[in-house]
Amino acid sequence: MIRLYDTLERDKRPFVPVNPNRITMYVCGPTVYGRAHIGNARPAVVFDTLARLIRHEFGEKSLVYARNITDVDDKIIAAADAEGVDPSVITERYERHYLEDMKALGVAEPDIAPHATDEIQPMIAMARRLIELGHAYEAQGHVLFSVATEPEYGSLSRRDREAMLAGARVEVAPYKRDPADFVLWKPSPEGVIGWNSPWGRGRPGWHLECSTMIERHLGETIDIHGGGLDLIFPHHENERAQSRCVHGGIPLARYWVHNGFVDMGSEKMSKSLGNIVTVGELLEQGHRGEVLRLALLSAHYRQPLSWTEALVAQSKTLLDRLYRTAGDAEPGEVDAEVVAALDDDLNTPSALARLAAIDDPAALRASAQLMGLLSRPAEHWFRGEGDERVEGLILARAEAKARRDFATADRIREELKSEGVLLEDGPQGTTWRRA
RNA sequence: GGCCCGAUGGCGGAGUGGUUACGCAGAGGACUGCAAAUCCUUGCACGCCGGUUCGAUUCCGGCUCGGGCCUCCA
Repeated sequence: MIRLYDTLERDKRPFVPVNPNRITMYVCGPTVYGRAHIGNARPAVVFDTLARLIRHEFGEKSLVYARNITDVDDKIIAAADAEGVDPSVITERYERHYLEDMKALGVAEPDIAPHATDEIQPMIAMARRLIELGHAYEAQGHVLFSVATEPEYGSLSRRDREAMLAGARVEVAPYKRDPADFVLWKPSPEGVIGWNSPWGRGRPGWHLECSTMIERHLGETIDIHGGGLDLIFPHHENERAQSRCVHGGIPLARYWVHNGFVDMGSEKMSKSLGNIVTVGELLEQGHRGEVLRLALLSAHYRQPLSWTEALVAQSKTLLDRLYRTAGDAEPGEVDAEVVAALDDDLNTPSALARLAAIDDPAALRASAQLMGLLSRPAEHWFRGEGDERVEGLILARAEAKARRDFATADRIREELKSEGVLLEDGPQGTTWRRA
């Protein structure tokens, strides 16, 4: 029995899907205008792990997991203008990078990856329906959601009207009936990407994209809606308002699941603060994706995670140890305690602790794979591609050792060490691995 | 200012009303030509002040400190 912490109720409760044969999960994916940083990777890894757990508990085909690609957005437009290219050049480039980065982290592709630009007509239709139902209105080429028509507004983020207005730091657009109203559709001037609509040429607001894609691909009420903590307000609050109002007040999601941030020092990592480290950079530095994944799973998903060199190093050391234990064993039975830990609101640190205690190679491999770890044979993990020169030097060193010429033997070992190849003498002879 | 979260050993990080996981690093030992790996042993913590309780790190209140959201943000 999986238990999940639900942001709406601020409580952990048993996860009971509407239909156990078709469990639906939607996670807000990237806006593709730049390389993903390690903080962007956290939700992808966390919800990938949750997806693996759900499939383990309910069956391989029980889950429909959707993660969108936001490919219309003002930041994309700005990036395209800066390079003097069409926005599609930007979005295609960074979507490709995103998928490569996620693959390196062992994140399986979601079942559905809808693109906002493929869903413009349904978005227009949803905005129209909201107008017809009296929840939205047109003003100067914009379509705005009328917050006053949705009494539930604010309950996800626990904010009341007063609080939202008191904290407002942005200037209120004159065409808004209420300062809290948010945009469903906005006009695009000449030269800016746009689509024809009943309200003139324009483009959708961010929140409308997700509501529309969820309805089209997963249904009116989904089981799990995931994303980062920072999306609770305004993004998820707004999505929820739109969807509830279009669907006669039924819930958008039964469980709202939000991950904490990756911090740099004591601050949140974010592009606007400029303190980011991208997945691509980490990979180029020689850190393997699986190490990064383990690092991301080393704290509970709702806790902040401080990103440091030490964390990466420690994750590498532990992963090496797990690979040594697993060897080349095929996956066996999944360890019950690992499952129990993950069932408890995806307690990955606790599951990792249990993993470190398993000494049966087959059980370890199966249990680790449930978390997306230990995905390849140990042989491949430690050595990568074979290297005849290394084998030759090991042979030469063995001969030197046989004639007790330890100086030569040590010199060869040091030489290989300096290029990242570590030798280990055991009862069966010398083995080697890459650092 | 409003709302919300956190504070655990050298570091990372779970958890619990009463013998306080685990990982990394450290110390000692076994093994080894030396290393490495492995195994054994081992030291070190629950922000502060009250309260509840036989007993609190765990529950309650206050405080201090740190962080997040309130604007794009995973």
